[in-house]
Amino acid sequence: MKPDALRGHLDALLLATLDGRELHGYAIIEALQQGSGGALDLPTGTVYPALRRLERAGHVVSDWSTVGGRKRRTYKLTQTGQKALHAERTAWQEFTTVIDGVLGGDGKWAQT
Amino acid sequence: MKPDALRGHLDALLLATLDGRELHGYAIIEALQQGSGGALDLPTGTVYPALRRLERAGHVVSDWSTVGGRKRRTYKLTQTGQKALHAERTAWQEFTTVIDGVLGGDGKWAQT
DNA sequence: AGCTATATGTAGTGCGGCTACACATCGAGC
DNA sequence: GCTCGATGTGTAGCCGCACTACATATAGCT
Repeated sequence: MKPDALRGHLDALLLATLDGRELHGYAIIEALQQGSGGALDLPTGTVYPALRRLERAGHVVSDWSTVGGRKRRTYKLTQTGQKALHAERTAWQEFTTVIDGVLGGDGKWAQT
Repeated sequence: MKPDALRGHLDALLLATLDGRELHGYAIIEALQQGSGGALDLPTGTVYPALRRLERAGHVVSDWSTVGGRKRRTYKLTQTGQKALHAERTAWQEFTTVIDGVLGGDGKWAQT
């Protein structure tokens, strides 16, 4: 999948990944890899700034901890983040419905 | 729907709109409006440059005609365009499958 | 000592859709 | 005959945002 396709949907992915659990950035990347069956391999330069944006927006909060001598910044959703996630899910469904309709349902070829 | 969500999928929409018919730019915009139930209202500044890109890429060819004194540039798919459309449809399905999986299928949120 | 995995972060680039504007013709209304 | 809106095409410049590439640091293995 071409990487740029994520444009505009990254926040949704990150929020969804943090839904119901606390993860640090590195773990988020791995969770997305696994959750997507390896299709998503986001570079740190994409994820970390995005997380900071989400934090600035109040959608997540972060906590520093030290595990095995390495510092971790653990993120979790706020309530606004929960709402934002819900909104993103809705928007995503609308979006796919619209595009699916155009890509497949013009009526020309599916004349049935 | 936020406008930027289209990023990376505009070509697919345009190609799909031209699939099986010839349309000029203005008509493409209207076709997309109708085909999306009004959800898509692409500005000309988005569509025309995109069409030129597609033409430069060899995915469409254009023909000038004059209807009622007004000049129209009518576009239609080439064979490469057909292939590109097919590829775009495939990519779109992969894309939605991946995102759907992350957004909905974590298993965590279904606990409540 | 060097390499990899873990872990976070910044700087700069570049694509591409958007806003805003410009131009042209026709029909309708005044 | 002038303006205004609909039709129709097009360009210039902006800006968001993901990307590439790099910088930094520790732990553990060899």
